[in-house]
Amino acid sequence: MGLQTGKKPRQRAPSKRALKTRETILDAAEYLFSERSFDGASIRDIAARAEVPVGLVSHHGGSKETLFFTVIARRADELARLRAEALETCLASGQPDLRRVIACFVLPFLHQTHHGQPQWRAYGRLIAIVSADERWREITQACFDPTANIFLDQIARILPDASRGAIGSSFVFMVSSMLAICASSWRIEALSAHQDIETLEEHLLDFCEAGFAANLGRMARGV
Amino acid sequence: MGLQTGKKPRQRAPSKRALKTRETILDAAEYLFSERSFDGASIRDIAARAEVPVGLVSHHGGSKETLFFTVIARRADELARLRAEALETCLASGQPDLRRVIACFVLPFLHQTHHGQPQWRAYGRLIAIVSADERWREITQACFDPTANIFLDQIARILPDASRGAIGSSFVFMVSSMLAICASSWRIEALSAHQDIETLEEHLLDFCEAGFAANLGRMARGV
DNA sequence: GTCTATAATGAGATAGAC
DNA sequence: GTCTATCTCATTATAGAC
Repeated sequence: MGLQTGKKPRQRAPSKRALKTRETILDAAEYLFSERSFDGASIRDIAARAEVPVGLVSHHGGSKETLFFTVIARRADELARLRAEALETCLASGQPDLRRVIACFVLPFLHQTHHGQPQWRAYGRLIAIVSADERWREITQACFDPTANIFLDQIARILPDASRGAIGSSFVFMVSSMLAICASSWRIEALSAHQDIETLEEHLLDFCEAGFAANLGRMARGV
Repeated sequence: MGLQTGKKPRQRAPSKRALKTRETILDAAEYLFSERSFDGASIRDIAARAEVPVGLVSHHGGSKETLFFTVIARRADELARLRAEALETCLASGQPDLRRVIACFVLPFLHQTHHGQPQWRAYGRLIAIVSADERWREITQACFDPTANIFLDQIARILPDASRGAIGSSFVFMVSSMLAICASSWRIEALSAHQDIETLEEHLLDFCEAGFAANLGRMARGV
C-alpha cells in the first residue's frame, strides 16, 4: 500500500485558504468513507460533498488509498495524545487499578466521538470499519498499535500473573465492544432501547473490567 | 433495498447441474465479499473465481444486492437452527445458567467458522463486516435479530432483575467480541501471540460471562 | 441453463489553462 | 492553488444466440 506520508518537502507554506480547503476535503472523505466504506465512496462523491472540483481531491489527498490513510491518521494522532495524557494523569495520582487504566483507553475515544466535533462521530464509525477488515491491517498497526502496546504493558504490570495471550484477546474484545457503541448503536437500540452515552459508558466499563478480571485469573478490582 | 426473495414461482425444478452452479457462484461471492466487502468485490471477480461466465452470476444471483443478501441468508438459516438446537438441549437438561446460555449462542458460530467447511471461515468474516455497517441493518434484522431476541428473552428469564438496556448492550458487546475472533484474529496475534481456537473460546466465554454478570447487577455464576 | 457480446454508466487519475 | 476537460479503464446489467 505504501504508508509513507513523505511527499517531497514543501516549497513554501500553504496559504490559510489552501489549508481550509484541505481540511474540508478530509472532512468530506471521512464522512463518506465512514458511511460507505472505502470502495463505496467515490472521489467524485467526496468532491461533491466538499463542494470542490474533483481535481482538488487528488491534488490535496493524493491517491485514494493515501487519502484514506491520511483521514485515519489525522485524528489517530490526537487520540493517541489524549489517551497518553489520561494514562499519565492516572499513573501520577497513585495506585492505578484495572478499571481506571481501561477507562483511560476507552473514555477519550467515547468522549470525542460523542461530545467532540460532529466529525468525530463519523471517525468512530470509520475506525470500526477499519478494525473489522484485514485489508487495513497496515493502517491499524501504524496508527493504533503503539498506543495499544502501552496499555497492554500497563495492564501486564498491574496483573503480572496473566498470560500475554489472555491480555491480548481481552484487549481486542474490549476494543470491539467499544467500537460497537459507535458502529452498532442502532442494533443496541433495536434489541433493547435507546440509552444515553453515559449509561453505555458505564455498561462498557463494567463489562470490560469484569471480563478482563475473569480472564486474568484473579480479581483485579481494588488491587 | 428490497429483501424479498420472492421471484416469480419456478416453472420446473432446477437440474442438479444448475444447483451446483448456483452454489459455486454463492461460494465465490461469499469469499470475495468477505475479503473485499460489498463494493470492493465485483461481479466479474466473482464470476472469475467461480469459473463461470459473467452472465451466469446475474442469472442465478439477481442484482448485486440480492446476491449479497442471498449469500448471508444462506448460512444464517443453518446457524439459527444450530443455536436453537443447542439452547433446546441446554434447557432440557435442567437449570440453565448464564454461561451455558451464552455458550449456546457463541459456540455454534465459532465451531462452524473454525471446524466447519472452509467456506464458513469466509462467512464469519463477512458477518463481522455486515455487523459494523449500518447499511446492512436490514439484513442483520432479517437474518439475526429473531435468534438474538430468543436469547435476550432467555437471559432476561435467568436474571429478572436486569434492565433490558443492560442486557441489550451486553449482548451487543458479546456479539462484537465473538466476531472479533473471526475478523480480528490477526490483531490478537499481533498484540500478543497465536492462540488456538479452544483457548480463544474459553477466553471469550470467561470474558462475556463475567461482563454480563457485572452488568446485570448480581453474580450469575452458579445460579 | 449456458454463454458471448455489448450497452450504458461511472470510476480514478491527470494534463494544462487560469 | 484552483478548476475544467478528458483519458483510460472497469463496472453492472442485459439482449440474444445456442
